[in-house]
Amino acid sequence: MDAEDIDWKDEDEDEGENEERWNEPVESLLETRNDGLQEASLSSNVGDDGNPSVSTSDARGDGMMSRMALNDNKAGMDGLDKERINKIILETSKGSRFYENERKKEAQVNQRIDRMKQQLAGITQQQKAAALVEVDTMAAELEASRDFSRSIVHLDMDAFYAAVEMRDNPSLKNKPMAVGGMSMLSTSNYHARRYGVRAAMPGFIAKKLCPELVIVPTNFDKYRAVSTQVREILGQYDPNFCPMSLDEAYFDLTEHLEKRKELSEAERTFDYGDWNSQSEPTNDVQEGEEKDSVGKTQSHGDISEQDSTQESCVCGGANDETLSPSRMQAEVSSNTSVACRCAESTNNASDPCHASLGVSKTESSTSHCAVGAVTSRKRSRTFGFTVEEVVEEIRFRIEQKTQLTASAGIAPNVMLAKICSDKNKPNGQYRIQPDREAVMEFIQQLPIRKVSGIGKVTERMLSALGIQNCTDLYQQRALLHLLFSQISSQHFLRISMALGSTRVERDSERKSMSTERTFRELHKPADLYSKCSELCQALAEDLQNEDLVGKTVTIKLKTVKFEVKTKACSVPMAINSADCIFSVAKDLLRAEINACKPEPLRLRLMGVRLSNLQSSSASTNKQGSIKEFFKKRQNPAAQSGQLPEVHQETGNGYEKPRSQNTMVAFSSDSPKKRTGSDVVVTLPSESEPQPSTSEPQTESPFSQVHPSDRNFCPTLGDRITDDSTTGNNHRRDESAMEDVSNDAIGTSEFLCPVCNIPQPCTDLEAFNEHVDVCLNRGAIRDMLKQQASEDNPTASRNSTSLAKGKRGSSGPKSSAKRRKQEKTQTNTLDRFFN
DNA sequence: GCGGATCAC
DNA sequence: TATGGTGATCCGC
Ligand SMILES: Nc1ccn([C@H]2C[C@H](O)[C@@H](COP(=O)(O)OP(=O)(O)OP(=O)(O)O)O2)c(=O)n1
Ligand SMILES: [Mg+2]
Ligand SMILES: [Mg+2]
Repeated sequence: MDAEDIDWKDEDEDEGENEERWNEPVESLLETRNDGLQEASLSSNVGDDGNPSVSTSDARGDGMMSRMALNDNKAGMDGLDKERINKIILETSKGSRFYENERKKEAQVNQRIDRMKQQLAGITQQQKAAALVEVDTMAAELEASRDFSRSIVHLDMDAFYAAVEMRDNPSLKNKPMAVGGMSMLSTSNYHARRYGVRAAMPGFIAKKLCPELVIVPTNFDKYRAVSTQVREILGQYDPNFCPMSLDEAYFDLTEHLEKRKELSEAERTFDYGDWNSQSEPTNDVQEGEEKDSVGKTQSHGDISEQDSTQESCVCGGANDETLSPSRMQAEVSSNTSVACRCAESTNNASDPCHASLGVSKTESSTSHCAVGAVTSRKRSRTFGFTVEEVVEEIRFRIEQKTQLTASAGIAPNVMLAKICSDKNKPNGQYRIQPDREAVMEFIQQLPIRKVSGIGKVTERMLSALGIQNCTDLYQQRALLHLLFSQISSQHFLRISMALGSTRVERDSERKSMSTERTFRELHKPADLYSKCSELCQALAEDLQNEDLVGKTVTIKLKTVKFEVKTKACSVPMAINSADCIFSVAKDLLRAEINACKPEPLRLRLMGVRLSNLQSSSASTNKQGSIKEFFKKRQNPAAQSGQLPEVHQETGNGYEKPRSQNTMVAFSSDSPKKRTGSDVVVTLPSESEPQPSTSEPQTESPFSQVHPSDRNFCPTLGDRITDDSTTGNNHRRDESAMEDVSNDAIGTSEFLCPVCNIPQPCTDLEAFNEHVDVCLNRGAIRDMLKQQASEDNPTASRNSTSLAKGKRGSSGPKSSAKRRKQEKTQTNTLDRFFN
């Protein structure tokens, strides 16, 4: 219905001129920004209303949705022929259910942008001036807190899965290859990226882009093993390093750099790996085309020119003499040449095939070194005392240990370090000097999309305001303050000021655990329940492995049309057994099946998540009553005993969540103490096996009482929806629940679907009565609510909403507390199943 | 607390 | 033929 008026984004417009330009020094300086007068610059592109007017839609209308277009925001993807690639993607996708759903989502984003622009039109210069004062106050505070004292590093393995596969099958090295399957790719090597083949792209599309592409399946065990090897190294430099995935981590070298002053030369010397001995020079070890054995490092004539700067060659050479007689010892290692990278940092866009293949001007020097290596070979390298050298050392050790290369970024904060690690990727590193000028110069022309946390949608929204780079972002700070929530505008402000977290925070406790699977269409209720049961069993296993229990069960459904819907239901006590989880999940599922009757619920994916987690061991285990309670809910429907299969191609689902890395020496735990009195349910599965031929027997209190449970699960019925003040309020109920469970030990219980409190019931009638009371309470509450809203018509200012993933502020983890209280006009998207 | 969306990897 | 899985955060109810 709404899919007609789609705005097409101009993707190709500025392509080709964007690449890597952001790194070049620019003459205009940011330090003039804080003089408070730079608003004048805004006047250059303002309309009568004083606000920027930028069109969102594509004047050329060449038909590429931004959502469908190639996402080239990735290392090794500069200078591609995007027009051709997007055409192939489009032609291959057009007409598919996936494509149609993407169109729908695109239309929604366009609506959001339109709403934002409407708000924009209503903003007066006066408002903006006031906002500017406010925002500049904030900016001043932020400026005062600027901190250059930390040496933060972000390290990221190059083409990780693909590199592992190439290492173990050298015949792949000179071919474009990807890891995954015809349905989905996990990643690709740099050779394949030249064709536009990248992670999260379906294999069959990748094959159209690059018919010679070799696709190999995943081996998660290997990736995990490599990850462990890498983490073992990182832990020696910062015991509090923070892994963000199997292939990357943040860490802080500040302390290590202090301690390092005391280290002997031997302690700064590391052997080449056995694999790297005589026969093969490092050069061709790594992935064939991307070997670029000459590490791409900045050439800084000005850095510690002494022994240290010389990085590999000199530095290594210095102690070579001690360790290895050969003076010339041709730096075989990848990190050898010092000054190579800077000259080539600006890629030659005209020749994409060579641009990122590492076949660069440095090549000559490399081969030169390699030649020397043949005659006399080094057994080890010694590293100096600067940050750069430490990071070189880490990357060297990683490569010698795993035969895989990594790239790294060094900066005074996490946000910048992350961007830097991509800059000289693959097999390179980049440092931003820890002073304001260097940092500001780095940031000013930086496209906002490079910043972690700014994704496709945010990029489009900001683009609609004429914001492309960080300079724009700063100049429009007043507007952003008016249009976005406090947390978002402050986030933007921090980015534009090149500020980020200066601490790498330890992994926080997990907040949820989930499992989901894509499958060929299922629509028969028995199959759906069976799948649900499998998922619950798998989830329960994972939960028990980590000794976790939780109170909120959420199911996720994706229809064959790719529409996603989630349904949640919280129960008063923490659970983690398959039976308990399933008893809740199946009711949620049943309601959805019923809701779209008489049409079948046609799904391509189902998921189950448990949140509101607590540690099982920390909680009081009151099995008795809870067990009884859940026996009532328990349903034998699907005792298929099967676990969901992992995704055949990406192998996802096999990489089970693991307890966090073992390297952490000790973290003075100040974990928030959980409510130690919560009840844990550990229900021994004593359920009778049952053929999963049909809908589960409705043994749960829900259906015992009300055959049409649609109206009674608190999360399903709209009319009795939760209200934070009363009905479904957990906080309040927790204490009550404890009382109930304590008092009710040994008695039979039903869970009231309205208040969610287990009711000790001797008979069904009493329970029904209780439910009626709750229902009335709910009705009254709704009435009061309605009345209140009539009395007090929404005096809320409109604000553009921006749902963000990941970090709200800057650090690897953050918790922003305050939220803006303004609301957007209600927009209900209840198009599901319609 | 719930549901939708965005984001990263 | 064919478009993933896990976890987190934010917004508006
Ligand atoms: N959408 C994605 C992105 C990544 N990955 C996996 C495969 C990658 O190898 C690994 C690391 O992700 P990166 O973003 O670091 O990508 P690569 O390491 O593959 O390439 P590079 O870091 O060189 O750009 O995570 C995935 O499964 N799905
Ligand atoms: Mg990587
Ligand atoms: Mg990564």
